[in-house]
Amino acid sequence: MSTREDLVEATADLLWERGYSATSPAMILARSGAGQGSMYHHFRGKADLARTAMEHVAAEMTAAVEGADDPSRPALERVEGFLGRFRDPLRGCRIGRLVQDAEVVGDDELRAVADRYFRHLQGWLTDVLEAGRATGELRPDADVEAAAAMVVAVVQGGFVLARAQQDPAPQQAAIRGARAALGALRAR
Amino acid sequence: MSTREDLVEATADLLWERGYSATSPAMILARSGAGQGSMYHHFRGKADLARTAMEHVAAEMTAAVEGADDPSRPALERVEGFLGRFRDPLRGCRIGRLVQDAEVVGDDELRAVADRYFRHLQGWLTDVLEAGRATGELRPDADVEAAAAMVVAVVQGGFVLARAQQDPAPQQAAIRGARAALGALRAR
DNA sequence: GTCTATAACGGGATAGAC
DNA sequence: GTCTATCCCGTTATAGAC
Repeated sequence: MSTREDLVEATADLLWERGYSATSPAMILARSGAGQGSMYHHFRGKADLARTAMEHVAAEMTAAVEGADDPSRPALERVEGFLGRFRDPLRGCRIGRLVQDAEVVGDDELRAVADRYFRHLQGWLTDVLEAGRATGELRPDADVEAAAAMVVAVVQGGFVLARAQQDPAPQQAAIRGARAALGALRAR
Repeated sequence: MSTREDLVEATADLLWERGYSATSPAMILARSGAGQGSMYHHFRGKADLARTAMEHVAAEMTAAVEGADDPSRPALERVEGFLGRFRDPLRGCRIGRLVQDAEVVGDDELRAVADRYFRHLQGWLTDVLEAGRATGELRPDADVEAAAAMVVAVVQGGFVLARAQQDPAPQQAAIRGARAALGALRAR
């Protein structure tokens, strides 16, 4: 792997573990094995490197979600497939974690990565539910955009609760609650 | 107001605006008007002051939620009252914001404040829903703990989406989705 | 109790040799 | 492209006068 890729990988890991503000260039260099100069040769600075790492991670996560999906299944099963994906509640979402960081939200380029990631995810879930409505699986009056936002928010909020309590249970409970709640959308 | 109270107020505001790591003692001093020495006279250091401010805020928020509640109303109305409370989506939750900060989660005393706050809130919502189940308003087989966790998670996750997109809409949509979903608990 | 001065440290970035 | 040495700044905490 190239030095450049080593730097991006090390940064992605550290952003997940420690967030943006708490990650220093020195830590990135130590973990990647690269020297001071290499980092400033390949990137303009910490923010540029972090943006690259965030884009890498967001693309990976989006591909994983959509790759595991089977569009021939019923819509509610596909959404439950998303809710049931393996997550590590105590570590948090690799993207969602970062948007509570003032430095990330204050930098338009960094925030834009998170913005695009969540917009895409919400749009994908909305499309899945909309397809279910079109086939008559879901009620014709179902508010699919609200349901999609609810699903993403439950996962993100579950991470918050799990981190606060240092316990995966609250995220699992929240997801269980969301799954039960989605039944309200089903046509009868 | 005493110097000590000025320090706590200024810290509470800064924690909300900037989070824990990004808030420096110097900022607290500038905003409160106190001098360097006063802070270290009243508190052992930054962490001690932040813990005091967090406890102050958590108590205030808990009192506001429970003070606005009317236990004589139906359970779903009471929960919807919580969901519909005024929030400032772009600023985030004054407690939930902080648990993505590695320094907060790494300090047992700071994390414990957030832990207690969310446990109390989930417990309160669980009790409200449990009361609704006891009166026959809700289905006898309703999973009230999961529903309570879902409600808190939707609000917290809504803050994450709103901050990522710099737009209150996704939190409002998620809350709308949760409200619609709670209908699934109603006895028919 | 409150103030100013300053210490000790680490963060982020640059310079310039190789 | 990569390295080491170095700079400047802000953060947290302490010292000691008032």
